[in-house]
Amino acid sequence: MNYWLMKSEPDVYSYDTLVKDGKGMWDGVRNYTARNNLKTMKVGDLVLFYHSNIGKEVVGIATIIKEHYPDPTAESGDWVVVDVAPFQKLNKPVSLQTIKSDPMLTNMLIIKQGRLSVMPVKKEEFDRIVELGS
DNA sequence: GCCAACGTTGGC
DNA sequence: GCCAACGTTGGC
Repeated sequence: MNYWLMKSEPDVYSYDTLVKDGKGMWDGVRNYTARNNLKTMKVGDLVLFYHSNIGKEVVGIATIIKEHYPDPTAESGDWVVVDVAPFQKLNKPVSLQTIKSDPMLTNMLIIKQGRLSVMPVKKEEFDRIVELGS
């Protein structure tokens, strides 16, 4: 079981939209590091769903329901998508500011590598976010 | 709207 | 293969 964090701008695709739809295809990734992370994901992995730009907070948890397959929105190149479903909405969102100020979370890639949209998260970090959001 | 960070592109 | 220029992301 692995843990991840994925970013989405909520006015493009929010966690609530994912809940409403029941499931979603995570398309549009055009970064090699993020793509390689998508390829590593397994069914059942848990994902922190982060709202970038608007909100700047982790709002819920999603789970992988289908492993990587070719991105139908890519005109060329080796790009992939995964399918995700909502798993658990956080009672209270965990803001970027909270993450930055929590001693247990200061090594998270979301702080160190601000532009990466799909990144691995350690189990301790995942558990800590869930704790802060409950 | 600005700008820092950083990934990508292209000339050499 | 190096590196300068450029483009994009995302926080502020």
